[in-house]
Amino acid sequence: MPVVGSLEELLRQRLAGAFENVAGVPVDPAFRRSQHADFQSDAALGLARRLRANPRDLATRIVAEASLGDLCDSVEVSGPGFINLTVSNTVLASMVSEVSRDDRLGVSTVEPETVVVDYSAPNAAKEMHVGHLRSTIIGDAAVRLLEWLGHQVVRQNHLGDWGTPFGMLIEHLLDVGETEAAHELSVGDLNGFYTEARRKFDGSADFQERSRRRVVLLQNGDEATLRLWRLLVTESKQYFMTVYAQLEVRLAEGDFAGESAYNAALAPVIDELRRLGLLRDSQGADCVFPEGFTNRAGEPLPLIVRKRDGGFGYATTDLAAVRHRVQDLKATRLLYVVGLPQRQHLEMVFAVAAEAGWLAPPARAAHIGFGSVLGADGKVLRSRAGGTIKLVALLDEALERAARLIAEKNPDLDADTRAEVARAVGIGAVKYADLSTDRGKDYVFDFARMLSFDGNTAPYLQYAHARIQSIFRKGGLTPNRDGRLIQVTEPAERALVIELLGFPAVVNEVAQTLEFHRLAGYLYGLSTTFTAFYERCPVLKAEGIVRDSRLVLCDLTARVLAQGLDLLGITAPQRM
RNA sequence: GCGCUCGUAGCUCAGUGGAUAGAGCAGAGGACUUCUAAUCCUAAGGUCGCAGGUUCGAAUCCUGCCGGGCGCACCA
Repeated sequence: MPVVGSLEELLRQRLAGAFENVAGVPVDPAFRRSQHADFQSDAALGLARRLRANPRDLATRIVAEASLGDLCDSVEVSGPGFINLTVSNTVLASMVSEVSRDDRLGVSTVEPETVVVDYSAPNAAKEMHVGHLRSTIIGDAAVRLLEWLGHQVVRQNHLGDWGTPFGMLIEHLLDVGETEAAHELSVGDLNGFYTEARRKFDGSADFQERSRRRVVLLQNGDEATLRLWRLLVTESKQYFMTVYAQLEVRLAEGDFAGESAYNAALAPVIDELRRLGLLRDSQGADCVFPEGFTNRAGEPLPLIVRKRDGGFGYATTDLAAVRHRVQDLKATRLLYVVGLPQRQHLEMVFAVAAEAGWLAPPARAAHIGFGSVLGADGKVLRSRAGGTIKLVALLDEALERAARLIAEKNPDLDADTRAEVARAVGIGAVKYADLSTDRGKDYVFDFARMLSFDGNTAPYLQYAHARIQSIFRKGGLTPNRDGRLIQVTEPAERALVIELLGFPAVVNEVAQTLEFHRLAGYLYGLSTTFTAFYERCPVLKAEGIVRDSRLVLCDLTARVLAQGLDLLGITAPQRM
């Protein structure tokens, strides 16, 4: 009996053995799903050139060498030298039976590694906007996936809680009064607070001067100033927690690791860089010039670690964070879920950290970058007034629209269920729209499309899941998960089984690449394949082993959908 | 100017050097006494920005060009 899980992996291994026997060296079988058969390998074509052999002859020899008879009904050489595999229904049935009794749906746990995920990173006393939305959603999915695979995941919410803007913000706080300021911040009017402070700063030389003096007091640890600063930060954190609760992400209070947390480490970072001989003075600033970066004049590009005025910049904080994460948190994989515009900056930080020896194998860092959220006009999403859009306003509208849809489509649901479903659908739609396209590209934000029940959307996947639950409700049945042998005969059944067996491969791939649209695409494919099965293969009306088999397939599909959606941070309701 | 990145159907997007480039939406035509029609089926829709090159084979790799976005010294 084959190992639980990857049918694809099993076939790949068998073929790889045959390739190696024929070629004399290891060959990647270039194995994949195909429209011409269940699976296809086209590696014989490439190999033929290297061996100066006829590709069809070579493929025929490989097929003869591979022992696939116990797995496949047919193994054919086709076209110029493709090897097409059709898996036997018996094997499909026994493999899917095995998976159906596995809590992990065929996905193995991994050798655990400590992974730091840096994501969300709002700024204290400043509203969260769509940029934070992407970072938060993608980061949360990364955390869920890596944790589910068995990794030790440390969440780091790099809150912007330090720097020159706080002089201005504290002075503004004093102007409006502590009580009033705390109220504004706790109800989430961060935009109002920040923009008013900004307006005064830009418009009044006197206010600017007060702000500058306040920054100095803050940096020198003046207790009265620190108290006011803490008030700003604490109230902001409270507000961010309400946003995270609405988003249903796993960020907790203890995950805030603000910039200020690294203050004490900044001077030592500089000292160490100096000791290592990496520091150079440039125009009065302390800089590191990592290998391979140039500015617009073609000169070496500096990472400024201490400004001319003696202050530290964000680069120093980022370096201190790398050091802390590797040395104190013992992480070997650092993930930065940060927008693509910061790519060069992060690459420079990683390069300097590597040159300083803070980031050495097996530890490594990766920028999990993402593009912008665009409006219907194809430009970066902005409010009518041209300002940034509040994240909560976006979520509120998604919830409202979802609630309206649910009320209209399924008026029979009681009020509590309806509210619950509206949450799952509304928030799920926003998250899924973000995670279902290539994160490296920009995407167009469109409520109507993301909330549609057709196409590659959260509601479509959730609906497929809810329909399955409905079958079990209607039949008064509980799923059977004893791994009993089932039967696979209909084309729609075998298509569904092949799809179900592909879950482990996509999960493992996404754990490496953090390209969640591949998981989303898989789940969408599973849903459409299931729906085809649902249309053609009656379940409750079937009898005997056919009915039992279909029930197992339904249950397994529902579990893979729910698990896959959960990895994306999305809830699959029992009914819709 | 240099660097990064994107350009695929009217629209929104997939596409790992392999056979005839795929979905969804919109538009056209069809299917509900049925396990949820919130669905499904059918047909239509493409010079894969342009031009070269590498290859048995290129949307995919390389070069150039055109067009969009972003970055390039003390904000984060």
